[in-house]
Amino acid sequence: MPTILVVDDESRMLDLISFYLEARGFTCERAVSGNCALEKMKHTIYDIVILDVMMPNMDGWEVCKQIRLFSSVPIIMLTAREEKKDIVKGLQIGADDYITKPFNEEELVARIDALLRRLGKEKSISYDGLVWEETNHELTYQGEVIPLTPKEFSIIGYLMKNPNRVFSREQLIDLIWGMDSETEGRTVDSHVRNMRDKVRKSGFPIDHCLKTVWGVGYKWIN
Amino acid sequence: MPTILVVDDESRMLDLISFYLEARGFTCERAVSGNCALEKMKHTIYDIVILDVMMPNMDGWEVCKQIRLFSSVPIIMLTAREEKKDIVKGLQIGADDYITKPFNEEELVARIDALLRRLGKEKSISYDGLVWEETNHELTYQGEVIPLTPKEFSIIGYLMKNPNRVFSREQLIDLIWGMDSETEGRTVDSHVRNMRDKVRKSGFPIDHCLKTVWGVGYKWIN
DNA sequence: CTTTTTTTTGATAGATTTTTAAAAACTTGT
DNA sequence: ACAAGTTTTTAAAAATCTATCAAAAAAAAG
Repeated sequence: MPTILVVDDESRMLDLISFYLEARGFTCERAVSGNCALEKMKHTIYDIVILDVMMPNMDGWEVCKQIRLFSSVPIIMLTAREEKKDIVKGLQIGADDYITKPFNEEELVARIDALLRRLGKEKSISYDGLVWEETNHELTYQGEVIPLTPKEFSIIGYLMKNPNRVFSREQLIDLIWGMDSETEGRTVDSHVRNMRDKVRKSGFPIDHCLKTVWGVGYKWIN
Repeated sequence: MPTILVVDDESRMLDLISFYLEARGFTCERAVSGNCALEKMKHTIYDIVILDVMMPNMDGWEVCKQIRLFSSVPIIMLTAREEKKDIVKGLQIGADDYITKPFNEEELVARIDALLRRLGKEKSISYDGLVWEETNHELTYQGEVIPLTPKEFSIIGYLMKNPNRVFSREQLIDLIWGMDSETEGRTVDSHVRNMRDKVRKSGFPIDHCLKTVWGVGYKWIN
């Protein structure tokens, strides 16, 4: 589940944003100042940082600059003014997107979803009745649950979220098992096989979608 | 250098955007309608698509949806209205960013730079409808896949990525097989032959492009 | 602690690709 | 036109890769 760091000096705003985001299943951490945010980022990896521009001591621009010295985490700036000059400044400094106040829940969530999508970290993805959902850890076809093991679920998730892209066995191991895993590539084959069987039995034509790329790996095609 | 597809029915707007972008070193292609854009995307890989929302026949939303069926290219929407509802709609459909008219040169370039920065470099190359893509591990001609073996795919990749440069058989072996390979040069010939056959069968005039340099090796000419 | 489920491993058959080697065809320079 | 050198073609052997299966090992659940 994506974790989001929200940085704002007003606690009312922190509450509001956290409320919206946690309702959507995101995990939120709060920072009441730029220094506080930078300190937190030394210890934790966040998926997205939401950064208010107007803050005492260190403003949002400065925090953004500082973050970019050591991290490429996606940053969304929160700005009160609707001025193009500010937008350009933010983008040049290294922000990825910005939201102008006042904003509503829909806009906030849409921007975060768009950013996560671009990074390949969606919470759910569906294709022709086949639905993959991170939150309940379930794959369903036409409403029917296809029971998968954790590894199987992760593999099909990465493939579905990145259609047309080939993943080598080693890439999948790095992504799912972790960089320091000793697991060998052939293990992936077994999981793919078992997963294919289970999905096929559900009636979904997985053989049209999940392709073996000889000598390279596996990919999902739409 | 990144190539950008600009889609707008007004030629004045096409001129303006192209002028700004080309001054910054980007290469621009123009499309005067959604259909025109979709057609172009079958033949060429673009780094970014800029899409006007207000167009006759097929509007920007629809074009965006269509593109998302087969490509994850970053899309920037051009919208006249500054309405949050439109922004949310665009992001939900699969756009990555949007710009409201009127916009200035700085804003346009800042947004494109931000998107490219976040994206990293795309590993693909296209020439006259022949598209080579690393991430998909696919070579296509006018949208049709040309099935290649791994070695064949690598060879044509190196040649296409370095037009006009001659590669000796030994160079190709070093690059593809690895420095310590014992494979002999004649093996390359076999792969080139098989690859030529497959590409020729697709209809692409490969004999005009992939040339044998007698006594030296092979090269791709534009 | 026992049972159940998941993950990993190893062995093998089948499919595909890669390599080799020799003959044929083609270039080049004289 | 000829000879020497190089590339292309061809076909078969060798090597590599994938799918499959069963069984062992590990992890999770009861």
